[in-house]
Amino acid sequence: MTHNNTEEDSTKKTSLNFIEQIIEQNLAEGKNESRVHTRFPPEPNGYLHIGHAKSICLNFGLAQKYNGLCNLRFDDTNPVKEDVEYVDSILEDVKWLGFDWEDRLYYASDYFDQLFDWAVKIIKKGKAYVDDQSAEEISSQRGTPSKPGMESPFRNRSIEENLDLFQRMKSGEFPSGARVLRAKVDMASPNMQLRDPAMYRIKHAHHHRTGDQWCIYPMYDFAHGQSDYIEGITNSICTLEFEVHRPLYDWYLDQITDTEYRPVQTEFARLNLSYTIMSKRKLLQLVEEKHVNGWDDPRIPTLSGLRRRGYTPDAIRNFAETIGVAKRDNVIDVALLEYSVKQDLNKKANRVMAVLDPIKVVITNYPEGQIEELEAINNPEDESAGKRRIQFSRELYIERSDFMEDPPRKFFRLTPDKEVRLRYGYIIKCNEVIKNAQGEITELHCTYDPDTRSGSGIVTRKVKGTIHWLSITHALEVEVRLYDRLFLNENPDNVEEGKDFKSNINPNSLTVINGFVEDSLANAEVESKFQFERTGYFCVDKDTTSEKLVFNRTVLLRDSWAKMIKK
RNA sequence: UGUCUCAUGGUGUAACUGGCAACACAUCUGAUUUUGGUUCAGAAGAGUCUAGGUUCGAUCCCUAGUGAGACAACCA
Repeated sequence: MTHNNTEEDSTKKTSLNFIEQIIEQNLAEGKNESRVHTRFPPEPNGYLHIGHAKSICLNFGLAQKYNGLCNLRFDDTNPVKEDVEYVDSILEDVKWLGFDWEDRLYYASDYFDQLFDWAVKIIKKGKAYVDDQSAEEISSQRGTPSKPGMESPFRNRSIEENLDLFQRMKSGEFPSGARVLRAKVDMASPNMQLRDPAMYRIKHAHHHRTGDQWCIYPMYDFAHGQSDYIEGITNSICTLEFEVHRPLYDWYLDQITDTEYRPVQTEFARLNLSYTIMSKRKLLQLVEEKHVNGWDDPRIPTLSGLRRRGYTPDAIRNFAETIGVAKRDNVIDVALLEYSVKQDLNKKANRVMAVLDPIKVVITNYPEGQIEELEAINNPEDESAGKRRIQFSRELYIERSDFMEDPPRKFFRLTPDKEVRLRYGYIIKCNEVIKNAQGEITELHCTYDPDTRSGSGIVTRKVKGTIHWLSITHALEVEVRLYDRLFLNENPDNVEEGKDFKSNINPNSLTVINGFVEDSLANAEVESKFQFERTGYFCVDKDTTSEKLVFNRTVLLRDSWAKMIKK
């Protein structure tokens, strides 16, 4: 496609996902005054996870793309499950991801008065009634998906009686659960959602925002569409499990309005990630049963966990962009998420040398007490990151895995009588392997070639391998937390009879070790990110104290050597 | 003997609304490299769930089947 078409180039014709197609069609038809107004509607009953990030990016992203607006609205209609702790964390996470709801922060609970009035309106139309039965009785009359339900004996109460009873429900005359207000739709509908769903239930519970003002609370279905309507939402985007609710969403709207403006509900497939779980309920279980250390444990896919793990907002937004939006069930390979961070951190994170599993090296021909400063590049992908100085001396640490006494073919690291380059330093040769009584290697005696210093301009010879190292006296001892996937199975819910997802928990998902880093990191700030050269990306954990730095391993670097020896 | 939704390489998403399938990840080669990183070049891998139909022509439209998912909280 190299011919003409400046027009096509300028319009940047990328393919649209199915929601964008719907929006563009609506726009073309002038529907809802050609506005695009979305919303992200979390219930404050848990922490946000990467699946929510998909929805956040979708909703805010669509608004941005089509010059519209996106609201943040808490769907707080169930006081017994909700809490301000969650509200706060959600606000923080959405902000952190990089989205701005400006002055449009709303709560469904702000609409309780309006919702109540609408309920009264529906009762007056004869389309809602108070049911005195218990939840069990109502449930027993509901039927099954393939068998119609039975009508409640209270279904045909007079409007006056319904009005009176509903008012008394509101004023607190009845105990929790004693009565419900039900929509009068169709007990024989093949769609279970339409079999006279509950609109209001009695809960004498303290609400995190309205306090004790109310003792009746609207159900999700009776609150969501109306909240959308109140806010002027044009596209109410939710996940697939609400598909069967759409007729009810529309039914309630039909009862309260006849305006031309209408919010439209569209469903997309939620995100699933291999080797992890996304269910709020299960996440809560992991936290409460202490299988992980809190909602921000770096092993779970909560946004606070990913943030602590070292993920960046950019990485997550790019990830959301890459996975796309569609209606079919999907399981995304975690490798794609990991690729997103690596791609982002490769450009942003400064390189640094760290030895996580040290073995001592003595450069026998290097003068005792001598210290040299070598120049190191902070980030080869970003010249503006500058350079730093690192100290070289007679006694060093190298990575234990960078030495082998009896190496396989193509092992380009240190071996007896062979040479490697110490990054930014000299070429060294191993002359002697010192072992303890158990036969474990405790020390390597090497010699260096003073003519091979990096940057000296003299290239006497090339060596195949370069390894990282640390001058022992200049190294900082730090704690390093190595994370592995939390679950052993690609699908954690895939378990034997009688067991649950927790039986798939990886017992080795966290390994805490002590390692060493350059002293240039002494004052590294919490959440700052680094690439430990040849190892992976790491970030400073909030558990860091003035005494000791703590690092989290975000992700390993691609390791083609590891791949090779696997075969 | 329910209703609704979905079905494209290993994974995910496309295919300008009918002109024989593209991109990303993963996999595998090779090159470059003072990170076995990055980057670059390349390869392999689907004939689009099945069977009919409409059409000159179907991933796309229609019908039937198959498979998967959702729905029976006073949860969202």
